[in-house]
Amino acid sequence: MNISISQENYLKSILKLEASDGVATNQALAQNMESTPAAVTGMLRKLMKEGLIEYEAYHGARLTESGKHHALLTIRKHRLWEVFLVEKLNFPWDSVHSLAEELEHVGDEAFVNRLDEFLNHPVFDPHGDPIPDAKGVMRERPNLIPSNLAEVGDVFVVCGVVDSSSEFLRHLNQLGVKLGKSFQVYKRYAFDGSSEWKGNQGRLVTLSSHVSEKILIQLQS
Amino acid sequence: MNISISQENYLKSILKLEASDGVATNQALAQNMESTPAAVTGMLRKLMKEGLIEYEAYHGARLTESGKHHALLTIRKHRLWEVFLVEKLNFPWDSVHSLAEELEHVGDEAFVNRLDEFLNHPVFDPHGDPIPDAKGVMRERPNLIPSNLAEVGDVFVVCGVVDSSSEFLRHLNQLGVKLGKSFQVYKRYAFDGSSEWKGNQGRLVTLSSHVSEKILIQLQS
DNA sequence: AATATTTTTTAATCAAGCCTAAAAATTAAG
DNA sequence: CTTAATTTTTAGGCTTGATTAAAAAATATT
Repeated sequence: MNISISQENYLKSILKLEASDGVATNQALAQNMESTPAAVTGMLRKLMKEGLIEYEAYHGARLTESGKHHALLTIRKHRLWEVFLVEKLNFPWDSVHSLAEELEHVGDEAFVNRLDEFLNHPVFDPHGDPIPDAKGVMRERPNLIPSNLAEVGDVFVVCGVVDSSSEFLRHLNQLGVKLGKSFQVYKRYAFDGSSEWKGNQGRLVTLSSHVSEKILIQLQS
Repeated sequence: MNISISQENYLKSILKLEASDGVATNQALAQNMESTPAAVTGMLRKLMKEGLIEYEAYHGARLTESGKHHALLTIRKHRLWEVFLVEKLNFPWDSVHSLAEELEHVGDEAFVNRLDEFLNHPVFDPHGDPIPDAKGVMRERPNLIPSNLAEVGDVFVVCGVVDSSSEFLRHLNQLGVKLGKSFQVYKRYAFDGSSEWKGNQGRLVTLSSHVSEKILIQLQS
């Protein structure tokens, strides 16, 4: 039962949509895969025949245990490669996604586990997303909230992002916002929801609400 | 001008055949690619149209400068990945070829150059084969000879192999023969060409002529 | 319940790469 | 120079994954 690259990408997309919209329509999936509904139909049939999804027309697709396992292992590979690219090859965090997208389809489990060991079993990828363990179990990230929910005076650590697109990450680079850095909310402007943060050196950072909504933080006690 | 995985593999095969048989027939190429002459015809046309080879029926194919460059960069990737797999992920040298074969088709030049830097610009891969530099220039290996040409009493260092198949390498593992290790020729049996080597700790190793022919060595003055 | 809207499927095509088997072309040998 | 052997090409198909456009089915709305 060999899974093709295309099939792996479908499984990943289905997993993603299951997490957000509950159940996906073929159209939503087509959009996510940058493909067409007609193409999706054929692929879903194939995935069903291989026991990777359950599928009923007009009622969306759900991953089976096996399908979920494969999807999570693919995500594991992806995120481990991102760690490798950023930590070992010194790529900036905004430029590793597409490379990891290629690398995630290479090699078998033994290989990935050696990579994991080489990287010292990292738990989060460079965007703060949790890395599933060797058995394909997604680690839970503890109580992160979008930064726009923090109130004036709150101190917090940046732990993740909701949007991992290069554009967004590059914007954060410019602001000097990165994972692990801590800030205090300094001001909030009611009229547009934008906020100002004070960094460690007292430097002020201004963020629009669109940006702060996509930054995940952990409040300090 | 994007080159597909299949095309890259054809270029590699053509380069290899150019080095040995001079000019390759489609049939030789088909054999090398584990494919058929009919499949080769179509691909050679495509490669010619893209300026990667010169090709005339019944007279074989030659790489153009561009084609040679691409082939050498693919080999560079392959060998760098082999170094990574052996040195960083601790894979045995007899098991990295097929994985590297997959990895060699991933990523762009910037990526490979970062990998090269991370590995400290290695010059030889785990089988002793030279790694082309960033410009696609193959480094020359100095005066290596097959070990069966060494005479009784000669001291030498193992520097490479002609056959990188898992079976052969595993055989060398069993004999305790690896790159960098030095031996002295202890005996040679004229009737079948087999030889005995004495290792550093005085241990004796017996090699058939078929094996010693495939081991490349450098004589110690 | 009937109609309108959305969603999915079918049908016909395309493209890359590969296959087999038969035909054509070229080279080599007598 | 004619035949034999080799090599290459053509022809017809297969597979995977995609496409568009039209038809069919299900859901929603009135």
